Amino acid sequence: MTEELSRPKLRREREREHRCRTILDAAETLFADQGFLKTSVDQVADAAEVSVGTVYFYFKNKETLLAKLFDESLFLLRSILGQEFETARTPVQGMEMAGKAFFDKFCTQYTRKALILFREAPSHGKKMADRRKKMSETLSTDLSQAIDRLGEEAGYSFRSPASSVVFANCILGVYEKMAFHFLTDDLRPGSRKAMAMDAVEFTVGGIRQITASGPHQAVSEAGP
Amino acid sequence: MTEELSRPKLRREREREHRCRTILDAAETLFADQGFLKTSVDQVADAAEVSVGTVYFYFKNKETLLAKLFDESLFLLRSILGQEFETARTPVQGMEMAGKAFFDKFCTQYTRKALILFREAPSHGKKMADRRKKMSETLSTDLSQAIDRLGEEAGYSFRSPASSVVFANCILGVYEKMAFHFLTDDLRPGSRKAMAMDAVEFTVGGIRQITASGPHQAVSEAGP
Amino acid sequence: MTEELSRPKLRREREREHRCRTILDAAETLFADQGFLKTSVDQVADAAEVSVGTVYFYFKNKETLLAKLFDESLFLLRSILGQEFETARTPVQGMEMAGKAFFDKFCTQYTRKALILFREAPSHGKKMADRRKKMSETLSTDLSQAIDRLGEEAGYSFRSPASSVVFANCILGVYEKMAFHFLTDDLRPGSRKAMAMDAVEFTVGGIRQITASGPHQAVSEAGP
Amino acid sequence: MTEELSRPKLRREREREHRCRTILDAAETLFADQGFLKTSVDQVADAAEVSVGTVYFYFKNKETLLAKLFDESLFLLRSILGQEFETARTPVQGMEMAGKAFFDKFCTQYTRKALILFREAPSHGKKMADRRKKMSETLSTDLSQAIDRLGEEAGYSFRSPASSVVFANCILGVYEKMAFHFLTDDLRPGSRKAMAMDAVEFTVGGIRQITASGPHQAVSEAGP
DNA sequence: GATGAATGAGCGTTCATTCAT
DNA sequence: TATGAATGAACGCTCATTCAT
Repeated sequence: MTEELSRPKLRREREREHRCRTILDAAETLFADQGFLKTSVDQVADAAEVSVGTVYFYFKNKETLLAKLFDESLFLLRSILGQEFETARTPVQGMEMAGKAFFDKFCTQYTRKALILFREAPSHGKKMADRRKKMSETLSTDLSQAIDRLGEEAGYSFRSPASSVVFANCILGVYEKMAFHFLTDDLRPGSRKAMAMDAVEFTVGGIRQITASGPHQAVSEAGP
Repeated sequence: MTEELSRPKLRREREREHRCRTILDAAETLFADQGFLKTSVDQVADAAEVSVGTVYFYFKNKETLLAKLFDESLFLLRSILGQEFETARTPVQGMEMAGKAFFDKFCTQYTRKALILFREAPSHGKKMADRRKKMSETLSTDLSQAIDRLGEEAGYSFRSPASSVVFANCILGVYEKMAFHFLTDDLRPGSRKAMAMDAVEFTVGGIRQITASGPHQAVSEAGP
Repeated sequence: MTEELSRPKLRREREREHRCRTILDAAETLFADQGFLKTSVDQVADAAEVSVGTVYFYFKNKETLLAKLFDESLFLLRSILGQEFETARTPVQGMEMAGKAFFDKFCTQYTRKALILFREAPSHGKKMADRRKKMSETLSTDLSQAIDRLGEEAGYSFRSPASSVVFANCILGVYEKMAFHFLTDDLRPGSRKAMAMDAVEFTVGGIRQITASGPHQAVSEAGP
Repeated sequence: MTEELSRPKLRREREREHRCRTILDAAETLFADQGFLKTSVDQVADAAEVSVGTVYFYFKNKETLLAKLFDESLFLLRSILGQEFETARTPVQGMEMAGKAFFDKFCTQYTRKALILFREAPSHGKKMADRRKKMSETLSTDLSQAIDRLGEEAGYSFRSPASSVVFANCILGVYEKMAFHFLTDDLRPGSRKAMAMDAVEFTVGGIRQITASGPHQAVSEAGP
């Protein structure tokens, strides 16, 4: 028994996905522009050129729509960051490159996705709170692994096994905050750039300092 | 002829303030518990055991209520942090003590105020967006001054005059994020403590590392 | 390929119009009975046996509802008056017949429409004030044309080109006032009839007298 | 037993009246400026520099306030018109002079009072409806007496005894309407003047024509 | 599958009026 | 008398969601 679908079914499937995409894209634009709360389902339907009913046929409710977009954005962000870490030769370099990619690629090229990830309030219902929590966890897990590796290389042992997760969250905090400024403030490209570099430097510095054994000593790679 | 108010007027004044407080307290609790948006003015009135009209007698509208609470929280936070910085003998020590006070005092003893400051969405109308922006600016200005002093002492010059503000914002990002976890996650006291310490260490580390390194070349390019 | 709509669409359209009418009729009755201000949208919805939401689905807001009714009433009135003028052989006869039709037809058969046109305050928001102004202008333009013709036939030239408009407004004033009495007072049919005739006579008389007199010196100064 | 009050009582009385006046004046200005509905009792109290309670101490409710002002305006208007009629040598001249005084004196010098009399909707509650009715009746009674006299002098007998009242109302209709334009439209002084003259001419003409026995003949005083 | 009219609970806000002081 | 804080019913309006077609 093959798993392949009959021709018309395939077409159906394709159309289905296309409709879904259209709606999601419309929602993404609107949510990013006006925020989730100020966007009505009618607006999404209008923008997607379908009826409200259709939106509800494909998505259980407005929140689900946001959740889907949230997941997509998160997936994209992880891809981008993951790629940087894979390319990098050291965990530190990975963090630097990922940090730069966060601003230069994610926030710059996928502004709408970034806005959905970082601007929407934590409290649009329980489902979104959970989602947001999960996002945090996912990203901080990713990051904490790099930090653990970094710590191992430096022969440093953390206060507790959870410490690396905490540090990961700290880094996320920095990025969330800076992303918000990056996306929201009206800045000159120059200061945007500078801001991004300073932020990256800060996070890397934070980790380096901690994993350095002696006080104020340069870490392995950055030695005199 | 003195300017002091007559006895009954004074009493009136006192009662007035008391009613104000009652309403603010009710609002604070509800906003912290359910969020600003999910709290209706009727609920606030009920909780304060007054009528809706009374709420509107004392506060122009719902947003103003939030704004007032926001300002109060911010004022308290600044007091707490300022005190620590003043007591401290060095900027670094100030940052450490302030960091600890942030978690142990502000987030722990004034949980509701912390929630209002750190959980409410940036966009509950323009007034709140501005308020939030101003909060960020206020705090980052406070902090950036400490950072500037720290940089001077270390004989370090930043990439740009704005850098210390960026770093200040990074630190705020860390604290906002960690505050959120601190307030929201269901943690054992132990890990709460550890989390706070790690976070403080991270921020201080970030600054130290930066001010300790050579003059602002991007770190990745400074490798051997 | 015809442009005609498919069968179900046509039915939809029909139902749509029907709902609209139902709501408008309910509103007309209520506005005429209790006045616009004392009628709530909920009442309109109840009377039309639909939900509030439905009212707002068809009409932008309460004011729009009134405006629609207003326009309809005005249109009907103009049709009735226009018909009389067209049938009449002379402008004077036109004015007489139109005057009679105003009371016997418009006020009598379309009482509610008359009430909406003549009883609602000039100031239920800017939109209605404008509408009312426009009504006055429309009707006085209609009338002033008849007066101009009448003046020409009588070989009379007015004090100013605007005079005929002023006279038209005078006539409107008479009719508005008398309509109010006609609709509001509790009169015997006999006195209603007499009242109408007297009013018509008055307006026609006013115009006649003016166009018959010598050239526009103020009357008091024209004494011997 | 004398009716004179003791000294302090007199003062009390004086102060009472003064307070009343202050409140009424404040209300008059506000009602004339913004309309009755858009003026809140608080605003009146503020403008009169008293408390809301005081307003309610002197006036049963908001409507009563309007009613009082209404009565005052009506009284003033009657005084003005009555004076003209008394001064005039013939009823026709009286009507002319009264008409002019209506525009040049009442509407021009007592604009606020005129606005209260002629702009406020007929439907601000039952009491005001009655009041308005009474105003109409009072004025039309005044006027109808002049018309009766005029008819007698001309040896004319009306369709019915009520006819003169109807004519009086017609005249009122003209004046109400024109007053509204006079007070509301943005006119040059010149057209204001012309408008007023045309309106007066119209009303006088209307009556003259009716009371003239033969068609188009000049009436006694206005003969060639 | 798709439509879009219908729903109705819920919201923020106003303001005439009352009444304890 | 005078105050002004307190009341609470009422209003216009929104919008996520449903469901007959």
